[in-house]
Amino acid sequence: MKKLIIVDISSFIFRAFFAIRPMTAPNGKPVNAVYGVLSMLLKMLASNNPSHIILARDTKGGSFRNELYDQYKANRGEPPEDLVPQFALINELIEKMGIPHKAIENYEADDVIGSLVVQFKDKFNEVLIASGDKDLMQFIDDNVVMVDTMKGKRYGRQEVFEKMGVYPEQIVDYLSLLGDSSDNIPGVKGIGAKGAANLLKEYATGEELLKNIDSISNKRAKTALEKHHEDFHLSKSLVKIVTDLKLDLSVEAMEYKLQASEELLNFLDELNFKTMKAKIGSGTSEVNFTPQRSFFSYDIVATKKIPDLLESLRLEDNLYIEAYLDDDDYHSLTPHLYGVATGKKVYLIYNEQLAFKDFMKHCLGIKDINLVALNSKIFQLAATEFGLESEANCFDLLQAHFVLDPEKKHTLESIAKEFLRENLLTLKELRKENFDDIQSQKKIEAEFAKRLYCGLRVFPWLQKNLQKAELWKVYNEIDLPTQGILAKMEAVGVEVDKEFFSELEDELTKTSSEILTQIQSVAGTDINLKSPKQVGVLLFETLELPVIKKTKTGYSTDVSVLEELDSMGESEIPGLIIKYREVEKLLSTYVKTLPTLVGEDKKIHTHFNQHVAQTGRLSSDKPNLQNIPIRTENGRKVRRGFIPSKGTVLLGADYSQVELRLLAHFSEDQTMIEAFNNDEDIHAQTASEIFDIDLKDVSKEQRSYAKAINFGLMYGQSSFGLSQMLKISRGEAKDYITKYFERFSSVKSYLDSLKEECEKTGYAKTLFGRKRFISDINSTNRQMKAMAERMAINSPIQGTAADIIKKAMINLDKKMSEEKLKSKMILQVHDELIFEVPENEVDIMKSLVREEMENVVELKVPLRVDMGTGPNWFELK
DNA sequence: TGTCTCACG
DNA sequence: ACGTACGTGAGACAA
Repeated sequence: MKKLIIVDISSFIFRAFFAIRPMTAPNGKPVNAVYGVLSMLLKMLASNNPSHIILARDTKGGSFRNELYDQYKANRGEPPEDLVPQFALINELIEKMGIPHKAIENYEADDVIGSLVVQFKDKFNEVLIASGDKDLMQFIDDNVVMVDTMKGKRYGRQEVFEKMGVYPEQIVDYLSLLGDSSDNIPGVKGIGAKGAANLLKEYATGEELLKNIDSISNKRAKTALEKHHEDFHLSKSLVKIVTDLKLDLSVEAMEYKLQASEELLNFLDELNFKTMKAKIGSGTSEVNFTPQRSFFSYDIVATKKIPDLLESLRLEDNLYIEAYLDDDDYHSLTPHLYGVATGKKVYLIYNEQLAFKDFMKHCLGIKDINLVALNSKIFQLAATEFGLESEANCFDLLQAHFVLDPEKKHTLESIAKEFLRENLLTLKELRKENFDDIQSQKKIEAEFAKRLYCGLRVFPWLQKNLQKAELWKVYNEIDLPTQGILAKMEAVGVEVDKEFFSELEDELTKTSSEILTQIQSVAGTDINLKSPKQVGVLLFETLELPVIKKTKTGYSTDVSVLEELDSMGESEIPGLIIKYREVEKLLSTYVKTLPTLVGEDKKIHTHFNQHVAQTGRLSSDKPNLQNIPIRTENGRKVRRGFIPSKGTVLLGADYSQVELRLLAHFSEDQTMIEAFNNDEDIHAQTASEIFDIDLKDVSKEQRSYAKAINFGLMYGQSSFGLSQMLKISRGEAKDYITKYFERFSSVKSYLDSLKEECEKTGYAKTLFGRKRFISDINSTNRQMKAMAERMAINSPIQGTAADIIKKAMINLDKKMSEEKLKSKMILQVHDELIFEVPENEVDIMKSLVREEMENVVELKVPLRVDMGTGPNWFELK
């Protein structure tokens, strides 16, 4: 639905000036008209929701009408003194809002508006003229309406007749008879509003009226016309609006969506428009909307019509496809219902009429079409299913929306609200309905069709905004191709040894109950150790141990507390609880749960999300395979349960110290760069620097301190945090940090520059341009500000590491298919990749993986990869 | 549903 | 005076 709104900005300005009480900017300049215009524009955008907009402006020098008639608008004095300086500000505002505008020398805004309407109305479903000028009513027809935003009125043909007594096509003659005192248009003296309307009821035009002047029954009107017919002609030439101006405009040039650009927000700051800034900045300038009902049509496709539909889809430019799934698991491509939105219509298809997979196969074969989905993984999954490559261009709405601003909520509902101001039912709500009841079924169909309709319309906005924000490359070259690879990884899955897990379960269950008996024999009471509340009571009330830390709701009983209690030696219990917790965690989260997720194929298929982690990292869920235990001996055993499928081995490849290497690269710290270039132990090297000793004299403890500092500083850790971590005094911790920054001064200045950069731009940026907006960076709340600063420091590092491994995955995937290898990438855990490799491909894969991972980007330090192969995830050597 | 705890990088 | 290290997902409890 294309909707153009043409704004008579001059009338906005004057009305705003008189309607808004005087107000001044911090520099003392009057700004009430600026405020009023902004508020009127926002309200207008909100209540009319146009897809296109253009402001028509007057030019300075007056128009050709002044030459026709020297009295034209002569009664208009100079604009008020307080308004004059605001014109320039309003122009600036319009520029910063990025609203297209047009003025043409020697013509008035009305002529520009008339030309716009006449020349463009066929290209839009609806054209709105935002003005209070009666003259412009002449253009109203079925698709053109006039809106008076101030009064909240809409004028169509009928409303014009009700107000003026004539229809739009007679407005020119009507005004020419009547005159207009505000523009100093004479009209025919002696004829008033009623008279003019009555005359035009009998005679269609003024000319006809004059031709038949003798037969006019009304005596007064007759004499008036005889006497002043010259004035009628003059008036008509003044009232008549020019419609054939050369506008030099395209439909695209008038496309518009309000953006909270930095420029705009800064400008609003200068004017001290705080609430306006907040509204625009938070994207809630739409809160006052009365949502517009939008109309579209949808068909539930009959089986016999399917071949025709498939054929017709070939002619489309863009298709939005969505499957109506019972849950969010897109792995199965067999929904009960699915649909496709085209530029003209939405089609709903039941799977029994045409299998979704086959539908997808057809669509993937269309050349040069844009296939849009919420989650583009469905395209890759279908392509893999049929062993083909997509001929179409795929687009991922959710991922695009994520790249634009990771912090937002990424659902079709929120995107439709943001860009179209459409309110969609959430899928969760919709799923409460079922197909058994005809009423409910109709509701599902209607609502689902609306989703599809929104999905398609939102696509060009996302595409355009990615380009505008210079995020297209990140989206198109990193995240979109990664989606395809993740789909494949998820589909392949990872094989699980159920028997192993069942044995491990027995072993751990035994251990757990032993510990439980032990604790109960000491504690003497029946207690649920899984309840932090009960554990708290036991430790701090029954046993009267000292309270170390508190939580919002009571005593803290986390490991650090238990360890401290344990080291005091007062009681066995804290140590036993630590052990019990560890075993129970392993049992409940991994050992008992994972086997239940294994399917017929003996495999687990996780979901890798790219639109969750704010830094651009992947996340994994249902189940999470990125947090399989490794740090403790017992926990690590879980990894034995992950095995390669028959005839293959597992290959693991992990980046060594990527984040620290990135810190060295970004900060250009010579000491660090050298250490990495010489392949030295970076933590030992750091220790030798801060403790001022020879590298060979660094003790184990000193190295671990240095390691903690290295990591902590990438997160912006304080001396307090470090002291907690290392169980040393705050003073000591502070000394270490001071010493560190003395020795690595460029790291200090780099970290400071990250904060400054973020304060200026409002976002943190990775090496490849991925942005993370951090709104609290300029917060006056110290806590929030501190938190924001830590994000500003960490995000570029963590985010760049995430970009790097994604790029490596893309390059590797390409190489692997070029070389026609049977090996498969199956897991990614932030800095490591796991593959399933046939025995005979181990050597080639090892060299290929190293090559692609280490050379994915050239930094000031080398990237290093450690690799190992083995019969399960535990033993990768 | 929110809170606590803990698994991973 | 206040809180104190970034980024995740999941299970269990308690209300």
